[in-house]
Amino acid sequence: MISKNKKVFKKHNLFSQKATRAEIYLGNSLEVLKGFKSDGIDLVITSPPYADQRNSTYGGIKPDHYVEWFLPITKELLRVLKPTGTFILNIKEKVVNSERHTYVIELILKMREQGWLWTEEYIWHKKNCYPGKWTNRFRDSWERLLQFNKTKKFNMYQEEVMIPMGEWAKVRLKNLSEIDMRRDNSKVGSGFGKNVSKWVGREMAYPTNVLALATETGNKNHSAVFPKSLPVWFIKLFTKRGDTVLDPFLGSGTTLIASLELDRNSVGIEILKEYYNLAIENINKNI
Amino acid sequence: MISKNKKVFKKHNLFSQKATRAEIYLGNSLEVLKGFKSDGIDLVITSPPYADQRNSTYGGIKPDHYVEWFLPITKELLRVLKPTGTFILNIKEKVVNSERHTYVIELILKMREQGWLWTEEYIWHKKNCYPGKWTNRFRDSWERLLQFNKTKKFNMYQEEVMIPMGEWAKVRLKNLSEIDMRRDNSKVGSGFGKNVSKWVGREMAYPTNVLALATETGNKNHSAVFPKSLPVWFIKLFTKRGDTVLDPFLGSGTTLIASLELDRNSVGIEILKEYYNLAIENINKNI
DNA sequence: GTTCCGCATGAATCGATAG
DNA sequence: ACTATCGATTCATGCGGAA
Repeated sequence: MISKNKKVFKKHNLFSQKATRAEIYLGNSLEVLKGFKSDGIDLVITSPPYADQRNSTYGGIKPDHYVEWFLPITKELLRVLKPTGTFILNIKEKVVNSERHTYVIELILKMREQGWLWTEEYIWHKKNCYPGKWTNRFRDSWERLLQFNKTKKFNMYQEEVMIPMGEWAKVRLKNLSEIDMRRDNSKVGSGFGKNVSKWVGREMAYPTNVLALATETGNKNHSAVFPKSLPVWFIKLFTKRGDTVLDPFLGSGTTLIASLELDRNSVGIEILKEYYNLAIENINKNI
Repeated sequence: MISKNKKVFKKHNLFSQKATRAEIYLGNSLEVLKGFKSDGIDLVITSPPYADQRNSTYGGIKPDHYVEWFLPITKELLRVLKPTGTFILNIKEKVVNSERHTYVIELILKMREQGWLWTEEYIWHKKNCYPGKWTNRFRDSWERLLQFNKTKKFNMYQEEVMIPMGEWAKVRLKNLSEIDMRRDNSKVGSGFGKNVSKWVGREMAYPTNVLALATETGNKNHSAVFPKSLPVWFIKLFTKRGDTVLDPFLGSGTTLIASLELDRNSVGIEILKEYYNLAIENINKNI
């Protein structure tokens, strides 16, 4: 049953006749997802409770029950995702009785049994992590960004997220030696000219699976689950304009704002009226 | 049965009458460990051969058999570790059929069944990771440093690895380019640096659980799997002078060299004669 | 004695080809 | 169908020799 409470935003795009569409559902993720058609979503990106410390507001799912609570939802996400789509899950295990809890790694194993492929694990290195001091551990400054896929042939637009090369390249490419040419030549053979030009003009490199993202300094009122640069990066990487992005735990609406900015259609689900209203407010400010 | 092949080094210490002792065993880890007494080791730190990765030098354990191969060894490590001791395991899953293999997370679950506590997971961010380009993933620039303990009351000397505050700001003043600022993670959080003297007088802060440092590619033929600064950091953090450090997969001897430098006793086990000899050579050079 | 610059190499992965 | 081998691809670091 799809939630009756749905809010739709439209943004006219400069690049085409079509408008980009953003929908927010107020309701339970599992129930709302059951009303969605299969194979319609290009990217799911979300930060469910526990990764973002909102557990108390969500009814407090205990760590020991986390996997059984989440698995029905991932099953629906697998259904609504296109075969070429990707699921990015931002999550981190809490400390329970001085140990890292195992619900995240158990979830990975169970999701593979559901049919998900565990393609990769990205690291989000948080520069300004939560301050504090404990006797048996340091501050936690990273979170997991688990990448799951439905098939091995998923869409990935790597050139959209390239980064500037390191300082060494400037020195290196300043004066190309003939040895460089010789080396490239020996490797490629016929494609001599192409290969040299490829390196001469090179200013960008592909990133790695450790994300160094700018930190959010703006809003002090509410803490966004993740900085906008995080969904922006993955939306650029795994979707093109006109594709559809889903966040089943929308929170303050960061994923939808990022989607609108990048001319992607988007769908968000939020169970709490308070966050639902906040998301609407934030989107109206940013549209 | 303890291996008959044992080499012992001694280093006279300035701080006490006692000499620091380093032993290397040539033999199979499991067999050699069985000859060790219980509760004698303060820190185990090691980087076992990753599944199928170094099959030219080691046996080449298949990913699907990795857990069953490793579990008997972790059982012995649990026995020889002191109740106040710590086990640091450097490991990373390899890609099999376009997916991250699950042997690491399965190992964590099985080790907990053996009685280990999974206290923490540190991230080693490798600044110079292996190059390459693929259609479905980026370069892998991080590895896991899993912390296991025997009890909740383990020794931890946090103040030994403190780092200067404002290191990040200092880097900025060094006139680094905007590009490097964006690419580089905060230096605060790494806790690594060779010149400690210049930190004197600065306000100090505790590091985080993300360690950023480069691999050492310089050594020809036999390069160490991890840079010396890695065992140095953990030895400082989890042991005091006179304690005993164990590395059951010694390789080129980095752990023992670090231990000798820091006046900790140490034990190394290496199955390959070639690496055994290399470790002895390296220790003699550094003693 | 510094600084600069060339260069080899590193826990890699995919897809195609061969047995 | 399933495994084994091989070539192509790519980037940052520290070393050593030269200026």
